[in-house]
Amino acid sequence: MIVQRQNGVALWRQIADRIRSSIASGDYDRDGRVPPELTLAAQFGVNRHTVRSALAALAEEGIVRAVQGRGTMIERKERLNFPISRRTRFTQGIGDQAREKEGLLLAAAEEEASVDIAGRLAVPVGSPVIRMETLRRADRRPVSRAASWFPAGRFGGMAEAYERTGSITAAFAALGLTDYVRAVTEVSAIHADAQDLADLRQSPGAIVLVTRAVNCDLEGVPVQYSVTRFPADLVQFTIEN
Amino acid sequence: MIVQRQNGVALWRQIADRIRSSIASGDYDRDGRVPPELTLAAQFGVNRHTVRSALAALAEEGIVRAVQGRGTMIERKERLNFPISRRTRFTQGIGDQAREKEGLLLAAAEEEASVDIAGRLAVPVGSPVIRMETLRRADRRPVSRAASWFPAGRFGGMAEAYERTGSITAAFAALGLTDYVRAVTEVSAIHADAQDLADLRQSPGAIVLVTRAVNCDLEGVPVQYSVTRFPADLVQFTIEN
DNA sequence: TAAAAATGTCTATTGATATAGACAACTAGA
DNA sequence: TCTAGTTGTCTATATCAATAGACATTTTTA
Repeated sequence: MIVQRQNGVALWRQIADRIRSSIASGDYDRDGRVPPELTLAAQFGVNRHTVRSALAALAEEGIVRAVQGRGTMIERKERLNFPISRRTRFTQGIGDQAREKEGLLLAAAEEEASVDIAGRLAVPVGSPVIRMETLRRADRRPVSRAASWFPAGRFGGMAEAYERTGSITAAFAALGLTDYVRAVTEVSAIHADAQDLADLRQSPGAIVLVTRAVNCDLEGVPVQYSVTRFPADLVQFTIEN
Repeated sequence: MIVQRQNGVALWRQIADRIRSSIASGDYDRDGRVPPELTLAAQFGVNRHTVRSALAALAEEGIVRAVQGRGTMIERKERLNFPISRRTRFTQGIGDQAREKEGLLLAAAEEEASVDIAGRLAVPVGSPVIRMETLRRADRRPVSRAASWFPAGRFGGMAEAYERTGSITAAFAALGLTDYVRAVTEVSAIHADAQDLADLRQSPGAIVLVTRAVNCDLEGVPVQYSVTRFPADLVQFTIEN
């Protein structure tokens, strides 16, 4: 196992990310604990103290818990899988991967469509759109932070409907749109920014997956454009065709 | 604009990533240069020397070039878009986004299918599979590093065919498979490791997008499983449904 | 009970990271 | 040609990151 030196990312941060990923992959499921510090130090080719810094960061995240004399126990391991398809539905997608699912409305406002938003929603630039900021949780852990735009003429009551139901699908249904399909999804990845840190409870330096998606009604008219951020250590996407 | 302190990622690295991303988004297209160092320092709330470290890293990557007295000029900006669909084809997907396209065979070997590989290809564990390591370039820049597995019985000559044609689609055709479809694609993101650094010419600390994909013939029988790594600063995916 | 194995804590040292300030060198425009 | 704006270079200082070693404390095992 190799870590990179002097590249602007501290060794303890790289090692913490690798161990977190190993835990998520189930590499340590056999004994439910991480290998001893000296073993990890040898594996990564670093000093034991550097490994300790990495484990301290993971303990801070609540992923491991060190017990003197025994070892460093795994407290939590999870990775959610999001199917992306023509019929992508967030709440259904999580399915039984989490017991408790929540959708919170953080903010809502009517604004004029920018060039970007207008293009995505196929409406004139400057026409009224509803902007909604939402946060989704699975088992109390934030799993996505989304900004969504809807044509205001057709979905003026979107914010209230979402707040009541906690689900986009249910809110659409309440406004008379019983079915819709995912037209396009763009996926990219960036480093977490300060906002992600707060909203997604991300560990600093972590990676965020970003999707830009357009949903359309069955006539192919765009009904929603959304930019959603997911913590990459917790989430992956599956595109089924 | 906010940068995070004491999170294991050096400020100059965060700032370099942000500026690279701004360049890719076209934020500085107006005058073809990055804002002055003192302006950037004020924007990010850091010392000018820290911004200089970030710009030096970008200059090392060949993205900007500083000229004393004039400013820091943008040398190169690019981002490739990969469509992912039922008919995903790598070489076609790039289309005219690059003038020059290459596919290199780095290594090939016959091996026994592991549990993971066997499951993906729907073959018995331990049955012979062809493993191929390939590197793809667009305009001389590495854009993906893939490990692919094929059932050995059906596609024994895959490595030779790929080496000859530089394309999976063409190699399949040469072996009698004229059409195939993408069954499933998983997308995740991790930090670049040392291998990525070398193979994808990635800047240290950068992000790598990872896809795990299965292609099937028209009867739905898996013909290829591949794990592909893309530099996230250069590549994004579009899922069209 | 003793030994082995594991984490916890302390000191010390070196190099990387970040800030601060001063001034030199170069470019472009008035 | 002068000046404002910009990058280049230098010194100095403080903190973070990483290594190294020693020893304490706790748990498990022989």
